[in-house]
Amino acid sequence: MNALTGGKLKLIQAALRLITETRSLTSLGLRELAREAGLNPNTFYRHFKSLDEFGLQVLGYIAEEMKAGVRDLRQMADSSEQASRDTVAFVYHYFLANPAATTVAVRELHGPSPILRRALESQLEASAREMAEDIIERQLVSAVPPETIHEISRMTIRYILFRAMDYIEKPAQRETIQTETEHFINRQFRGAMLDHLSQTEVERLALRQS
Amino acid sequence: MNALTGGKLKLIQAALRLITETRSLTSLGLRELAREAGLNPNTFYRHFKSLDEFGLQVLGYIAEEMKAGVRDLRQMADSSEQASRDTVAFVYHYFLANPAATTVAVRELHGPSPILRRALESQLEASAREMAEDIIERQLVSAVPPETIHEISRMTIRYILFRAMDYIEKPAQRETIQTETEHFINRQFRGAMLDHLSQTEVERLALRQS
DNA sequence: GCAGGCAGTATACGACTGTCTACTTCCCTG
DNA sequence: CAGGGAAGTAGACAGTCGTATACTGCCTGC
Repeated sequence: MNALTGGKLKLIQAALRLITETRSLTSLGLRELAREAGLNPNTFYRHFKSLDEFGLQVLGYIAEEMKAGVRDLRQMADSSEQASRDTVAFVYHYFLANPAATTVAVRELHGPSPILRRALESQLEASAREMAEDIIERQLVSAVPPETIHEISRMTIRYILFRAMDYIEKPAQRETIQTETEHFINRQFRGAMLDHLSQTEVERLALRQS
Repeated sequence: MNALTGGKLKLIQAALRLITETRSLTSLGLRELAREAGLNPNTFYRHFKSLDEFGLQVLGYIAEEMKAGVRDLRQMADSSEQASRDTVAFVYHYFLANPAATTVAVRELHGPSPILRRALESQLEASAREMAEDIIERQLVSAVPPETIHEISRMTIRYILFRAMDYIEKPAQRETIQTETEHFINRQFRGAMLDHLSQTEVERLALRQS
């Protein structure tokens, strides 16, 4: 069942450990990995054909981790009224608990390897789709057309991922990041509700109840 | 006046050339640079003390480039009514014309070197502040408090930068990216105009003129 | 109980890296 | 015209890298 034998897992975890500090997945060396994992350099070849394949496997590994996190998230969100606030809090908490996976994702999303970039993009795309369908299903913002919800979901996923790095590294800013993310989401959806109105009409509405 | 002597400039431009393909600034080697620049490896030491210092100088170089671009932008925007649309088009056009600088910025913003990250962050912060003050000065969205405008400006600058990579790499998606960016900006500001309203009030407003 | 495959090790090779010292070439200035 | 400093070159150093081949131990199926 568990497809990861000892050495393989050790190497992947070594990679995550190294990346958390000051490295990037693409820049890791085979020997460096083995050293960190406490293994002989050649053991690497027993499990991976090349460093590219290794990178993909690491991505797959953290994708599994993330999926587990998302499952928990959906269970929790179902029992909540103010979905955006709780969801944001939960997601950042999750990132904080998995700094290595988060760092890898952020760093390689725009990193030098096209292969990893594509893999990560489709991963994010899947998460965004899941988020959008969840919102649609639960009719959280019924006044916005489905396509727009998908669009905003994609933006939100990306936005959260970028802020996640700061969230991990700068404890003092965590509250700020959290509330700014809530603002981000709420404003996106509220703004989208007014997509069909002209600039002047929106301004008129905004001033009415100030 | 021009502080860049021949060799120094050659090395920096070599770096930009290499990065555009599949490299990252942090991962460049001294000899690799010299080879690409057609110089002896040791010439590097005549101009830079270390690779870190080199990275900072490259950042400074592209910051100069970007500042020139922003100057042009402000001149142009002053003569325009529909500011967001034209501005977005201009900015992406600019990124397209400077792919190397753009790639460096995106890649190192979350890259492995903390020094470069900090440098880039303050650079972005400055751009965001400039953008926000421009918006306030010209009273483009007078119904939103200044602090919120700054917040949205920061988000927008980051969002555009991220999308810039796709914009450069995927010509087929350029129109989509451009319109999505406009949506992003408009929704943020429109949503912010309704910050003081409750969820149900917003929904009532949204439905009125559908 | 033994054969075969799998995980891990040892050693070695060539290529590449950053850095050092010593040398040459060129331009600018007095 | 002479001299000095800056730019660039040459060669060598120790270290690291990825890779290949050959080896040892262990577990499993027959």
